Amino acid sequence: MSAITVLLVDDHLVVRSGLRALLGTQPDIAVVAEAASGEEALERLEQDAVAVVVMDLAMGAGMDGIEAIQRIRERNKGQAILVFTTYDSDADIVRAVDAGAMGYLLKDAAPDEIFAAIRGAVQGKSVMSAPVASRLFQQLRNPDEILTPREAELLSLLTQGLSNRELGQRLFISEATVKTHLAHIYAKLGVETRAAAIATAIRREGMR
Amino acid sequence: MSAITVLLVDDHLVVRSGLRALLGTQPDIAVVAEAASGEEALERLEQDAVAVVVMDLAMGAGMDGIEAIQRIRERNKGQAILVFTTYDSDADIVRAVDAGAMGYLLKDAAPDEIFAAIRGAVQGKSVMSAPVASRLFQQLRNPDEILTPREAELLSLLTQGLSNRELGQRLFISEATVKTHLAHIYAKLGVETRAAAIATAIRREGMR
DNA sequence: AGCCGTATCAGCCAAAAGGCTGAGAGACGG
DNA sequence: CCGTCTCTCAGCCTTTTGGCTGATACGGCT
Repeated sequence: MSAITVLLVDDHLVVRSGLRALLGTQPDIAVVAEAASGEEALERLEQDAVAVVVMDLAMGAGMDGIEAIQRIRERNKGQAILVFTTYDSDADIVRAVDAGAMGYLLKDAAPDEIFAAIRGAVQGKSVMSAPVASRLFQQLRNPDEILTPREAELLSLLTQGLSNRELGQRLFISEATVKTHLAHIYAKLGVETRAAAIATAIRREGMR
Repeated sequence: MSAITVLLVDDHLVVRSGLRALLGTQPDIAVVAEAASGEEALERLEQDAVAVVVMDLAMGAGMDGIEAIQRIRERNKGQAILVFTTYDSDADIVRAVDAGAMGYLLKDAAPDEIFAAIRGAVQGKSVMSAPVASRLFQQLRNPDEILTPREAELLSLLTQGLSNRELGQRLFISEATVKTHLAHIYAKLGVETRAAAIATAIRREGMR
């Protein structure tokens, strides 16, 4: 039996080394390539195919992890991709899964969990860290709390600290409409003021 | 010549493995212990002394890195401690240096930079990643922009989304005083609204 | 055709936030 | 002792925000 080939994508050298060392303990898993950015990952995949791509989401400059996942899936629909990141923000999880990630692991996951996720990914199984899964579940269970595209757009600008007037100008809508959207956003986020909405959004939705 | 003994403190197994692998390439540096939390780090140091402690700041539950640094320095004033973390937020840097860190490295630092920092730390030299140093410099250059302790306390609560009234109740001061502090905070942060202040604080001051 | 979700807008009113000026009490260092 | 910093508070006025009610329009689904 041949080993499962893996491409590591992470802008931190130490994380790549650590993963490589960790995965090296498993005879059926072989790290055959590394990339420090989304762009580099695409190049590597052009050269040699791998069974699983293990990818960090936050990646300094350039293409972020989500975009990299989309690009990879555009070229190769069947490519198995595992997200391996520090954060478990709601938005990141949803976007990553949406983009085509097969699994979502946190960097403090146990080694066995990581091995299992890689082995599962090649078989098309979806593996999630427990806290990640529970967040996803919550999203699905509460469709009322999912923001509409327009609301999400507004919230994103809101976290830049804009006033209602500025929001209206940016989005080419009246201030009245801005207030309507905000009221809906507050209700969905379970807050009562814009300050709390911003705090919640930045912390929980990963809008950095 | 005996090697420089190192204790790694990081809650992520992969990061510890990666650092261990990286440092293992240097004959004069020896990782002799690891810890996954601040508490564990203190225990390890009780057992065996090391030349340098390499510590992450963000550490899941329990004691955070800053607190761990303070505790270690309480017990052993001379202990060399290097911060090795993902973020370069102004507040973290100042607090870490204040707590007694000898150096501050980012996780995407080049290997040579990391080696140099460890060798420098045992000699009492202070080594910083370039972006970190420039931030520190900016802090020192603009004393007008440093928040007073009370202002920082208020800002921290502000980022929780509290109203002026709530802030007053929490801090046992009148709403008028809250407004005075806020005006000063806005001026120092260079913003005009509480929304922008929250956005700035969370993003730039690392108040997550 | 009828319903629902989404996006748009208006007007009214109360509450909150922000700008401005002024001021007293302690602490700390020169 | 004096100046400076910090923290505290007050009053006044304007702007912004938030709550409420109601309305129009478009697209998709049944």
